[in-house]
This record gives sequence, C-alpha cells and structure tokens, in this order.
Amino acid sequence: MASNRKQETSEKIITTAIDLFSKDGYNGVTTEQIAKEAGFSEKTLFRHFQSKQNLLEKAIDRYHYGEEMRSIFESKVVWNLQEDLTLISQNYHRIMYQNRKLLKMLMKIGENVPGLHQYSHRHPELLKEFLTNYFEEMKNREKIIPVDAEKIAITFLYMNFGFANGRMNGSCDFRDGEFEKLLKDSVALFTRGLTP
Amino acid sequence: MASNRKQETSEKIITTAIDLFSKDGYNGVTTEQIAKEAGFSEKTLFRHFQSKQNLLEKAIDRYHYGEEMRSIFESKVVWNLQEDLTLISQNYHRIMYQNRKLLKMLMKIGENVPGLHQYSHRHPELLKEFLTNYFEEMKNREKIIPVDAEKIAITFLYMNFGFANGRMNGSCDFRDGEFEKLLKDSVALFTRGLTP
DNA sequence: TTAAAATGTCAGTCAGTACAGACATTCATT
DNA sequence: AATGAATGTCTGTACTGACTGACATTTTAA
Repeated sequence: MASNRKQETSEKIITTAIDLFSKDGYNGVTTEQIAKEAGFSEKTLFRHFQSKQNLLEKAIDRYHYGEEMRSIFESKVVWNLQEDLTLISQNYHRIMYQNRKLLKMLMKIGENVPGLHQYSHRHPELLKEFLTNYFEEMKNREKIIPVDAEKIAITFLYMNFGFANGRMNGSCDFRDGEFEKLLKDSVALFTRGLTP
Repeated sequence: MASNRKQETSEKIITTAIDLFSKDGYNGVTTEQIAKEAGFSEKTLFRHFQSKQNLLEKAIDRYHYGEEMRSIFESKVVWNLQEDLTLISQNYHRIMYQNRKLLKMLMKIGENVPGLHQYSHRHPELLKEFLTNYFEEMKNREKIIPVDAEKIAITFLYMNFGFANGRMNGSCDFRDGEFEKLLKDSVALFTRGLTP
C-alpha cells in the first residue's frame, strides 16, 4: 500500500528527530540534518510535517510512555514487599529505557513549550499516588513499620529515577547484569529498612 | 575602582546567561536577550566576552560546583551511620541547590560540547568513591551489615540526585521543611536497612 | 503499461542572529 | 573641571536555517 510507505517515512523521520533532539536539543538540530540522517530530502520532511515545530509535537505525541506506565498500576501486587517492589521497579525501568531518547529530548526542551511540564509530570504523579496507597495498605496489614507512606514512595521513585537517569547518560558502567544487580540491592535495602 | 565595575558587569552578564540558558538552552537564547535582561547593550556583552561560545565557557568554569563539592569529602565523619549520611546529604543538597541553574543549563547543553561530559561527571564519580570507601570501612567496623558497598553508595547517590532533580524542576511541592523531612526519612530508611 | 502517489532537485525567499566598526555618551577618579 | 575607562547607539555584514514552488524522477498498484 502507498499509505503504508508514507507512514514508514514519517516513522523514520520521527525516530531520527527524537534521536538527534535527544543529543543536541531542539534548537541544536536542523531540519536538513534530520532529513539527511533519516535518508530523505528536506523537502520530504516538510511535506510530511509542514513545520519543524509540528514534527516536534508529533514526536512528543508518540510518547506512549504514559500508556505503558499504566501497566505498572496493573502490576499484580501480592502484598509481599520484596516481590512487589521488584516488579514495580522492573516495569518502571523497562518503560524508562524504552523511552530513554524521548525522555532525554523532553528534558532538554525549554520551559517555553506550554503544557509540556504538566504533561510529563502527570504520570510520575500518578505513580507516586499508586505507591503511596500501596505503602499505606502495607502499613494497615502490618507488613511494614509505621512510616510516612508518601515520603517513602517519593524516595523509592526518585531513587529509581536517579538510576534511570544514570543509565541514560552512561554515568556508571551498567553493563550486562550490573544494572539488575543494583536494582536488586536497592530493593533489598528498602525491604530490610521497612519490614518490622 | 574601574576594574571593579568591569568585573561586576561581567558577573551580571554571566549570571543572567546562566539563568536564561537554564530555561531555554544555549541555542534557545540570543545574545541580545542576555544583554537586555542583564541591563546592558549587546555591544557590551561582546566587549566582555568576544563570543557567545566564550560566554558559555566562562559561565561553566566560573560557577564550577566542583570545588564546593570537595567540602563533602571534608565532612567530618564520626562513624555513626545516621549522623554521617545526614551530614553528607545535607552538604550535597546545599551545593546542588546553590548551583541548580548551572546544573539545569549543563543538562540542556548538547553532547557536542567536548569534554563537558567528563567534566560534569568527575565529581560525582569522586563522591561515589568516597562513599564506597566509607561503607567499606563501616563494614570492617561491623557497624553495617555485609553488603556491596559500591552498590549502596550508588543507590544513596542516585536517590539524592533524584531528590535534587525533583526539587530543581519543582515536581513535588517541597515547601518549607518538607524537603528536609524527606531527607531525614530517607536517611532513616538507609540506616535501618543497613544497621545489623 | 500506465496513472497516481511519493520523493528528489534546485533555486530562492525571508527572518533571525552572531558579531564588527564608528562615534557619541556616561561615569568614576583626581 | 578634566580625563580616560566603560558603556550606549546605530548601522551594517555575513551567515544560517526554516520553509516554498516548479519541475523531474522514481516507486507503487491496478
């Protein structure tokens, strides 16, 4: 089909744009670079997206990150701290890693993009609430010591955000299973710190 | 003194540049904007810094948080886990907060700036080593349980980086003493998770 | 084979922006 | 008050980069 080909072209241009934007930011990349890198002419880029700004917006829309994040909430918790935290952090990092370039891109985009800030903070907020409720319930079940559930949730989330950020920017050497081991140790620490 | 006045002008331009760069990135701000916002003419900006690129470089090495970071290493550890972690995290966040705009700026700058990546990762690396050695020694003294010292150090650091990042971007409402409470709770969690 | 859809080429427009020179003006110091 | 340093103003240059239109070429589907 023709429409299929058209779609593939758009797809290729978008992913290339995300790739370059994530490295050098929106203003640091030219439409010519994007088109060339994607293997098309600049003209084709504009035929597909009309403007650079629109290309950016289409790239952001592609952010299915939000929808995927929902899968975390659907994580079947079994009310066992270690198991649950492991599952949650694994899901979290899978999603963050899949969307790492988009995330880097978003972090580089200025504060001048309206609504973006709220948009990109909506899902983390939901995740925080989800975790807070989880810890609250665990307290009721007397499976963890009495703590400020929200603060523990924030701590767990920001710790994992830190991990994800470090992995994205290649700060530490997270080769092979190193990253998984780190997650395991951090979950173990939480578990030991919270179980009565 | 005349040289004093000159210096003050440079200072004002640099801080303004950092302020704007941190919001919209290097390419998202014009020299005209910087000059105007700083209260000078564009010509003065160029008389002081010759080029925009040079202004960026001066901004980067004038506000190097690296030296301040050294004060963390000079933190007098007393080999009491809770006290030491509290002191370290407090120092860390003081420095991160002071340099928050510079840090935001650095995060937005593309990977095309040579050497910047290594430069901005040098001090966190040192801090990681410092902390790793600390946990190692605490193990020897049998004040904490046997764990992978490096992984715990990474966990503690990335958690705090996550906090700092959240505070910089205003993700959560860290008003009044909320942030301090968060630090306290997270240190308590670590302490409980590591003490035998 | 053929028509339509998709892409390429190339030349060009237009706005924005880093930066320079000439000259006027303000400011601090004596 | 006078002088030199610092700054302002204004004009201009050179270049980049988003975006367009006309026309040619390739690709796809019937």
